Amino acid sequence: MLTENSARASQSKKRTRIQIENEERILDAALDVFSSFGFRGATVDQIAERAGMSKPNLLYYFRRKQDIYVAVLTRTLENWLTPLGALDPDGEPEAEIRAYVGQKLALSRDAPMESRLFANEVLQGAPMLGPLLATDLKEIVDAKAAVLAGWIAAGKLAAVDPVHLIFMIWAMTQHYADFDTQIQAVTGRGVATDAATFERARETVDQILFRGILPR
Amino acid sequence: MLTENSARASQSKKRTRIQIENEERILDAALDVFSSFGFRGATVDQIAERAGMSKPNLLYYFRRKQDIYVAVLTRTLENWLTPLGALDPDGEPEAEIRAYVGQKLALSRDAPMESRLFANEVLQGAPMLGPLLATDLKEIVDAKAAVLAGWIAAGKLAAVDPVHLIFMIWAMTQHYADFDTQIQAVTGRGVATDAATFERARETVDQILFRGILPR
DNA sequence: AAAAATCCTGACTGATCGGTCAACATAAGG
DNA sequence: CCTTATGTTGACCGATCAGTCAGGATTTTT
Repeated sequence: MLTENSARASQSKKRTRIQIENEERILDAALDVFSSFGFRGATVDQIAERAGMSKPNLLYYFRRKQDIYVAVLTRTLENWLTPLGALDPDGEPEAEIRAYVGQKLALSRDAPMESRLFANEVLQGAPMLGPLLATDLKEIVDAKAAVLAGWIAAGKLAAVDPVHLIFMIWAMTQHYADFDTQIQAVTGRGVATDAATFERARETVDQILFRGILPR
Repeated sequence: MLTENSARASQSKKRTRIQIENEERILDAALDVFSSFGFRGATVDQIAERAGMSKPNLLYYFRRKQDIYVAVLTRTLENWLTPLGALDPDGEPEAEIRAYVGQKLALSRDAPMESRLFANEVLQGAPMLGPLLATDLKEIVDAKAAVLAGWIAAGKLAAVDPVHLIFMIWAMTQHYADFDTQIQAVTGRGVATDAATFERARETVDQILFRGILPR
């Protein structure tokens, strides 16, 4: 976990009611703006306007633009990795993976901005959370890849590289959030707005993935 | 003089040897910078420095930053859609799709910057080539989806939504270019630098995809 | 209610960016 | 050769940006 980057909180005083409210409003606005334009493309004025406050006031809570960015990144990271952490080594492989894929797809529908925030960051070389990827992310991926390897060894899954399988699940599910613009341009409907499109996406992912990895 | 200057790159006046050379150097540099930082994050100075020329000289060839951007986008778009266009309705489904996936994966290895350029553009709502997606891209996707639908109707492919199948192929293959940073952080090796990682990626995509879509 | 701590803002600054311009340099064509 | 068209640059400009600051407003604490 990264350190708290709020100006106030870092001064080790108790957080007031107004601080809690405003910091949350700022982070919500920052998620919106950063996920749309990336770090360098976003402006503090944009975030301040969306948060409904003046720029100096925003900078009273987060002294630097970068502080807002890493705060919203770390706030989201936890929710983002939770589904993978929930993958139970003692569960049934098909049910466990199906649940995981379902949760990731639901996240692409319900929290596309979070997905695009990370996509922007990683796409540009992960300048901020690069170190975190090599430690925290690698750790959980290695752990869950070992679980998958166990299932493969037990003959409950087809012999696929476990790490790449995780990559493939990420690719298939997050694609519907990150490339929503493209999908809307081609199909006229997005996964976030149209329930039928979401259902079609879910069916396709399920069909390809589970016919691909379940033993025959 | 003014209009001639503004569209020097796109207009078909006789192009000098120096023009051809410099415009290519500029576009190469622009691909590098834009794919790393996105449109708003990139600076003209960066592109000029990477192209080995002064900023005013670069702006002599492309009067606006946006002109460089759309030029490099459109130059790449053709190469990017070529593999899908090569999908032959009269060929054997498995061989055709296998060739297409192989070409897309090779592009992720050999031309990751192009992939990231488009990913950045689409991720931020495709402000420049949005209209082009709804026309050209939709057209070719619809055409090739019809081919896939024909193969499904002939019982040569499992019943998957053809458009979403195309999305899945894009997601699985481009993931290795767009999220290379993340993959390197987790595995220590990237698909562009390490041949073994590329081979593992290819095997995984092949295995999941073709067990998933080929009739049993 | 008074004091103290917290919250908020208009006005500003220095840096950076996209883009211009006048003048100079080089190449092309006769 | 000389003339013309093309190529190149340092210096500059207005706009925008992140971040500062002094001081006033509001809330909390005593």
